Amino acid sequence: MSKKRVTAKEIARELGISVMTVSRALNNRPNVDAETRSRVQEAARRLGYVPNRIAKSLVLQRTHIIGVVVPEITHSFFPEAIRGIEEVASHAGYHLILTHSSEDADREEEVLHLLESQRVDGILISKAQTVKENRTYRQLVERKVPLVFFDRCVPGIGADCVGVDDEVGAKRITEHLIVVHGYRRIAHLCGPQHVSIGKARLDGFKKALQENQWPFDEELIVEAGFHEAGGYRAMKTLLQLPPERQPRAVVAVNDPAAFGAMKAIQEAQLSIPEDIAIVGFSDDLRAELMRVPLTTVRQPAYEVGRKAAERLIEAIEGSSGQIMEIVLATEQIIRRSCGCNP
Amino acid sequence: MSKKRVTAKEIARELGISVMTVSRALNNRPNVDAETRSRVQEAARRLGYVPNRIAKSLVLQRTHIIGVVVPEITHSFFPEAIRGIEEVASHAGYHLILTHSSEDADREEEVLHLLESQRVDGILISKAQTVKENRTYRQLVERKVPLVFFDRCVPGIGADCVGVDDEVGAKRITEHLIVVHGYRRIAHLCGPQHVSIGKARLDGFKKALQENQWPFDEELIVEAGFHEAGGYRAMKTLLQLPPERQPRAVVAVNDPAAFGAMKAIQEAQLSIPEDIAIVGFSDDLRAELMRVPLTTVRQPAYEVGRKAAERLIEAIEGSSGQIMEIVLATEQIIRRSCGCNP
DNA sequence: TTGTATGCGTTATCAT
DNA sequence: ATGATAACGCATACAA
Repeated sequence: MSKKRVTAKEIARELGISVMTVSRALNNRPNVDAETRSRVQEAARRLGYVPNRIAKSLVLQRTHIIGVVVPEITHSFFPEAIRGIEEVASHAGYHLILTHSSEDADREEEVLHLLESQRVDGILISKAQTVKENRTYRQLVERKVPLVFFDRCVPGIGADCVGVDDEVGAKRITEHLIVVHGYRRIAHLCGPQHVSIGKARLDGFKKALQENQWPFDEELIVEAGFHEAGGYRAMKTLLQLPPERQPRAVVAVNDPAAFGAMKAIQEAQLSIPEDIAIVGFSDDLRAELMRVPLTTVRQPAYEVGRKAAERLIEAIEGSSGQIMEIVLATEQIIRRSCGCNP
Repeated sequence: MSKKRVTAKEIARELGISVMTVSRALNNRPNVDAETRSRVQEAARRLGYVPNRIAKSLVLQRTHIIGVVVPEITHSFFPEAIRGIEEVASHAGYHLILTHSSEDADREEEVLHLLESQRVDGILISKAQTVKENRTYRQLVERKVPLVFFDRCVPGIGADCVGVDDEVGAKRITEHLIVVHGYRRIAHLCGPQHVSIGKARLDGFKKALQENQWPFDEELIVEAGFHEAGGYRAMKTLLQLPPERQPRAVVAVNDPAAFGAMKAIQEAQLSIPEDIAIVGFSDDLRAELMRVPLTTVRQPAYEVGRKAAERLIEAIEGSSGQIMEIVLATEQIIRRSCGCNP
């Protein structure tokens, strides 16, 4: 039925030569007669030959493919990071298999298995939210699959990691609320504590309070997850506190959570920043477009992608050696939601 | 150095049986002794066996992988569409290799070759903006690579296509400006005319004017491309016309172009919609957050992805037959930039 | 139920 | 410069 794909063997038969000569000619290897080479190339074009990378990978034990696992494609941070990854990868002759876990642990395990069985040369991963244990990552490391985490890291299992300085970023933005504005009761809508960035941002938040001898109140820490809906719910919870215990300012774990919280605040007929100030983290596309533009912390997503890919390729090509954790600096984007620029 | 990966052969040796029995046991084939099977499975787990899909694909001539080519990951339409694709694909037992062309013809050709040489079972593609000729697509079709276009289609080359009804969508939104608001001079910031959606939307725009016997003026059609910068430039051009020839309303080819145009309008100290009304196309995340919320046309991105994937899988699995073009309906999202909801 | 031979498409190796 | 053979890891077809 569907005519079979043309292989090197066909070309060889057509030209009355051996497959090896065809292979050599097509891969620009030395020791091929110039004329033979051009006859082979002509025939390959004429017959519509497309080399079979599968067979090639099988014998060479290399695919030149990097597997990438992201938890969410719609998350604005990730498309940026992916561009950085791709830039570096394609420059070094690698291609990408992009997969996503939808923030789901089972799905993540599934795609990791796929990538491993597909024999990708290495894996770049940003951990899904619901992953509670590191068995799968450990197995990969044991089997010597080059593995680099980015953004959401997993320390202590022998894999490299490239992230941003979440703790410092969270600490500084909190200090902005303390030092510049002097808000006393500050709440934190935090992320899941088993995800590195969730924990780091909470830590930064706490440190800011401590170092400034600022009042700390456990009831002002509410888990919100990374999405808008969670931020909305968490803020609602805070707004149910008696008036004198409500927060004067809020540090959200990321921008989507902040958006949800802003909605809750506005629904309560309160105004931002007069009644409650709020800051986010990540500088989402929408942050500056909000009715009250959101003060936030910008992460160098593109750079994170680049660095992670560079690290992975070093690991793949053997020039790595030392396990390392790379931390990139963040930048404060001051807008109006914190009380500045009235 | 790095211990070699464990293969079926190792398991066979370990257990003193043949590779075939191992293969059968692991793939849940019949004709394997229950006890043998469990011994094999235990050994596989113990040794950390991960089947080599590369070898498998080589012999089965099937990869169960679908290649996807998008022009832009950051384009909000595409992440949505990709989710639809993935949903259907993973449900049918396929995985995705995601690639992107960055709207560049050369890069697109490169990734198509990669996907073909990787022997993906089929390809889903949304054409890059700069592609001027269809040779590569034609070759794929000739070589019987199952191919389905989505969103940006290429008709007449024997490939399926799933898109939205761009022409009708553009016509209706233009008619909204004509019939509801009665704006006389209406401009169109158009897309590249060699890209299906660029042409279709311009056609819809023209039809709306024609059928309503509305004045048509060639100088009010300006090419803007699909990005914000192009929309900004195109609008600047229009604003340099003498006042009496300037447009009263603008139909932008998509939302990013509309955002750019809005910026140009506001920089000219004009107000939206009082001086110039504007509408977009795609319902970008940011559309409703703009200072003046943007009236636009929503495309069912998720559904487009789903349908395209369904079509492709039918083609791969042979139940296809007829080439077809599937067109999904759009929905008008009326906000304030057109002059409604004051 | 289990094993053997063979082939998928390519490249490395050793010959010629 | 070119060719023959084996190998990569697995599955199909057939034999035992």
